[in-house]
This record gives sequence, structure tokens and C-alpha cells, in this order.
Amino acid sequence: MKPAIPANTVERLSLYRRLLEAWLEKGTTSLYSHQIASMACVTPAQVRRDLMAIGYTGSPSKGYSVDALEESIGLFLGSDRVRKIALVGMGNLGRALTTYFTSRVPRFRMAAAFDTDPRKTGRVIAGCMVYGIEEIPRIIPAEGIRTAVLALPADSAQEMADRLVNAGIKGILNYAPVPLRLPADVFLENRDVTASLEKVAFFSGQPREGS
Amino acid sequence: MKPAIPANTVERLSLYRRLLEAWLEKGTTSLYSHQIASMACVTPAQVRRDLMAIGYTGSPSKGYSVDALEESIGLFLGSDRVRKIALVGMGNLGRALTTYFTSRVPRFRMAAAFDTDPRKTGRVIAGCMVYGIEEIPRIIPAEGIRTAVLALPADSAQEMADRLVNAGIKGILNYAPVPLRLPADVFLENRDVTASLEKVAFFSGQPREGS
DNA sequence: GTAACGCTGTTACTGTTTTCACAACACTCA
DNA sequence: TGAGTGTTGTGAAAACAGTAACAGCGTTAC
Ligand SMILES: NC(=O)c1ccc[n+]([C@@H]2O[C@H](COP(=O)([O-])OP(=O)(O)OC[C@H]3O[C@@H](n4cnc5c(N)ncnc54)[C@H](O)[C@@H]3O)[C@@H](O)[C@H]2O)c1
Ligand SMILES: NC(=O)c1ccc[n+]([C@@H]2O[C@H](COP(=O)([O-])OP(=O)(O)OC[C@H]3O[C@@H](n4cnc5c(N)ncnc54)[C@H](O)[C@@H]3O)[C@@H](O)[C@H]2O)c1
Repeated sequence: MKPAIPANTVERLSLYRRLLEAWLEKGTTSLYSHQIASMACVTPAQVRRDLMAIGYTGSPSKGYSVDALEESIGLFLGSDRVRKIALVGMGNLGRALTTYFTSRVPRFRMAAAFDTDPRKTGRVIAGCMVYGIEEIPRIIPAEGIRTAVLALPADSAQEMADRLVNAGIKGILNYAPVPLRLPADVFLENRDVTASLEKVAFFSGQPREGS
Repeated sequence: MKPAIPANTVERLSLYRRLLEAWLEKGTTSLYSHQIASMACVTPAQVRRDLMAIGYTGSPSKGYSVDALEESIGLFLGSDRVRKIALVGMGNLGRALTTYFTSRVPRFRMAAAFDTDPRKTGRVIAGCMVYGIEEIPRIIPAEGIRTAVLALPADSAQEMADRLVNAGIKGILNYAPVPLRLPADVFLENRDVTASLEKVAFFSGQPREGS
């Protein structure tokens, strides 16, 4: 994976876009890079660089047109259309994520969930149909889903990831706390909550119990 | 924040430590860098470099002693003691996180949760006492908590972050999808799920709905 | 005994991401 | 008009992260 666009830039663009939406509703027509930067808590130069990456150009006198920029970012990210996502593991985390996206982020739609628990399969949970994992090779291509979220126990994560990739998945957001070995053309993002918290706790100073 | 140790290294050390625990239970006494690297899906050079950062030294003939290394990393990360964490926002995500840490990661203990919902305050949820937010200035110093997790609606995140910092919090793991403005001595990690998914979806190819 | 091997620790290097700095331009105001 | 201000776009530099390379040294083979 040698992305023409840095992954960090994509993440920030997503944030800019969300911030711009709020200004759009307020009726603001244009913003300067330092205003966007201030809201996003980054430097103005960073904002200009990121916008340069998607080829959007502002004017030195007026700054950036809010609605045109919002549309440009949307177009670039492909978030002008609803994106279908697959979820594997409809447990506590999976349900929370599904509820969240369904109610708050209509741009992403949990189009199918997969689970091994027979009490969950065949039902609609949090607005999302839960299938047995044997349905992966049928549903994923049929729905044309290319992106999946893994929220299942660590010991089955690798196997399910393999099955997803075989079914055509090209990007995985992994919440299971285990490194995954995947083909190079599949984009993988690990969100290891324990490691994140460990990092924050580490930099919080010396927070031992019983101190 | 100019960390002597790169944040990425800390995160990987957390992972190494978890992997080592599994080998420890199996009775393995020593491992080479390339074995650790293979499990963690990184290069052997990366492993050696990370271990160099914490000053741990292996032997060229035997590799790294599993138990001594596990202990060294634990000591370095401070995870030899239980760490107390505060949670703000005992909603779907907060409950999932609390359940997860309580049952799976005893090293981190959700020592106190705060919420505005009167149906939640004063009760124990997922094994964690939920207080009203007005209790923050009392509980945080009393318990000596330095690390907090934010899992509440975006519009109150900044205000709650400020209150936490005033109460002595030195590190925040933020799940609310807004950038936070904090003093430089407070470590902040944003986990914006939407931006993560946007990134993965972007690099998954062209996954529009209706394609 | 000693040559060959394989691993660590460390330094040098490569590539990527972020910041800096400034030319170029539009607009304001005297 | 023309100096002054403030912004963008972008080349250059810096900071950062990861990789490669290799000296040093036990260990093994013979
Ligand atoms: N809950 C959290 O806040 C949290 C945070 C970070 C990481 N995680 C990780 O996310 C994963 C899920 O966490 P959780 O709290 O939702 O756990 P959970 O036990 O509530 O849910 C796991 C779900 O996965 C299903 N499952 C089990 N094996 C499966 C398989 N082979 N294929 C498909 N589905 C399968 C189970 O039936 C269950 O519904 C775990 O790996 C956990 O470490 C959870
Ligand atoms: N659910 C998810 O999977 C998910 C994923 C990513 C991000 N998030 C973000 O995490 C946050 C919480 O998500 P959720 O799904 O748990 O929402 P939720 O509505 O289930 O829970 C929010 C909780 O915060 C409490 N709260 C509201 N205002 C508060 C305040 N000022 N102080 C303290 N507590 C307050 C509410 O009473 C509620 O218990 C949101 O910002 C959401 O954007 C959630």
C-alpha cells in the first residue's frame, strides 16, 4: 500500500468536512485556513497542505468557499454516496457501533452483520440484519461491500479476516486486540483500545494504584 | 509534550507485552527478535529498536528472556500496578468499554464514572460506580486518578475535558468526535471512529452505494 | 583450536509527514 | 495611484518513523 494521499490527510479531511457542515448550516460562506485550523486544532499550513492534496484551491482574499470545499472533500472521500459496511461480531462493541452509525452517521450504513451466536443470527439487531458467518461469501459480494469492521473475540479475528478477504473485502477496521496478517492490497487499521489506553496512561505520569 | 519515548513505541510495547504473556503461559523461556516481530507483524529491527528504547538487553545467543522482558516492559509501562481510570459518559460506548476492561483487562480499573443522566447516577453500572458530574472535583483527586476516557456527546466534550483537567487529570482518551483544546501538559489521544472508518473506506477502493 | 554461523545493539540511512518561509496576488485606504 | 495588509500555494527544511547494515560476540561444528 503506497497511498498517493497520506492516510493522516484523509482522516483530517473527514474532520474538516464535519466542521464545515456546521458552518454551512450557520450560513457562513467562506473561511480562512487559520479558522479551519483553529477549529480542527492543527496548524494553518497543515490545512492548506491537506487541501492542496485534493487539488482544492481557495482565493487569497476570500479564503475557502465553505460549500464548495465541503462538496469537494465529500467528492474526494466518496462520502457523497452512502457507503455500505459489514460488521463481524454483534457483541457489546458491535451493537454500540451499529447504533452509533445508524443514528448519527447516515453516510455509513451497516449493511450486514455476521455472528456465530445462534441467538443473534437471523434477527435484526440495532437496525442491522445479523447473518451466520457461513453467509459471508454470499452476502458480501451480493451487496458489493468492500469495507468491514471486526468486533469479535481475538482468537477468531484472523480466521474471520481471511474469510472476509476471500469474499472481496478490501479494507478492515479491526477492534480485536490482535495483529492481523493480510494481503498487501487490503487496507488494515487496528484500533487496539488497550494499547491506546496504555499509551494515554503512560503519558499521564505515574498513575499507579495505591500511590 | 515532547516524549522521550515515541508514542508509537509505547503502543507496540503494550502489544509485545501481551504477546509475551501468552508465551509465558506456554512455558517458553526465550524468544528471538524475529519471532516477536513475526507475532506482532513488524520487522525484527523494529522490535530490537523498541526494546533498546526501554534499555532492555537480550543475549545474542539466547535472544530475549520471556519472563524478564515481560517484567521489564511491565515495569516501564507502569502496568505492574493496577491503574485507575475515570470514565465520563456511561452510554452505549462507555458501558461496553467498562465491561471490556473489567472482564478482560484487570490491569486497568474503571474506578469512577460520571454522567448527567439521573437514571444512571448513584448506581453501579457494569461494575463501576456512576457519579454526577458535580462530583468530579471531589472524586478524581480523592482517588488519585490521572487518566480519563471521554465517551459522551460531542457538544459537552470540551466542557467536561476542562473540568477533568481542573480536577487533575493528565491524560485523556477521547471518543467524542470533536477536537479538544487542552493545556500542553495534558496528553490527548483522539479516537474518532467516523474518521477511522472514513479512512478505511477510502482506501478500500470505490465502495459507493448503488454501484 | 578455529572457522563459520546467527543473533543482538547500534548507527547510518531512507522515506514520509509536518512545519517554515516567502513569492504572488487581491483588496483597502489614503 | 501606490504603499500596506493579509491570505494562498508551494518549495525547502526540519522532524519523525522505520529500515537496513554491520560490528561484536557467544555458540557450534568440525
Ligand atoms: N467492548 C469494548 O468496548 C471493546 C473495546 C475494545 C476492544 N474490544 C474487542 O472487541 C471484541 C468484541 O468485544 P465485545 O465487548 O463486543 O465482546 P462480546 O463478547 O460482547 O461480543 C463478541 C461477539 O462476537 C461474536 N463472535 C464470537 N466468535 C465469532 C466468530 N468466530 N465470528 C463472528 N462472531 C463471533 C459473539 O457471538 C459476540 O456476539 C473483542 O475482541 C474485544 O477485545 C471490545
Ligand atoms: N457508540 C459508539 O460506538 C460510538 C463510537 C464512536 C464514537 N462515539 C461517541 O461517543 C460518545 C458517546 O457515544 P454513545 O453511543 O455511548 O452515546 P450514548 O448516548 O449512548 O451515551 C452518552 C452518555 O453520555 C451521558 N452524558 C450526556 N451529557 C453528559 C455530560 N455533560 N457529562 C457527562 N455525561 C453526559 C449521557 O447521559 C449518556 O449516558 C458520542 O460522542 C459518540 O459520538 C460512540
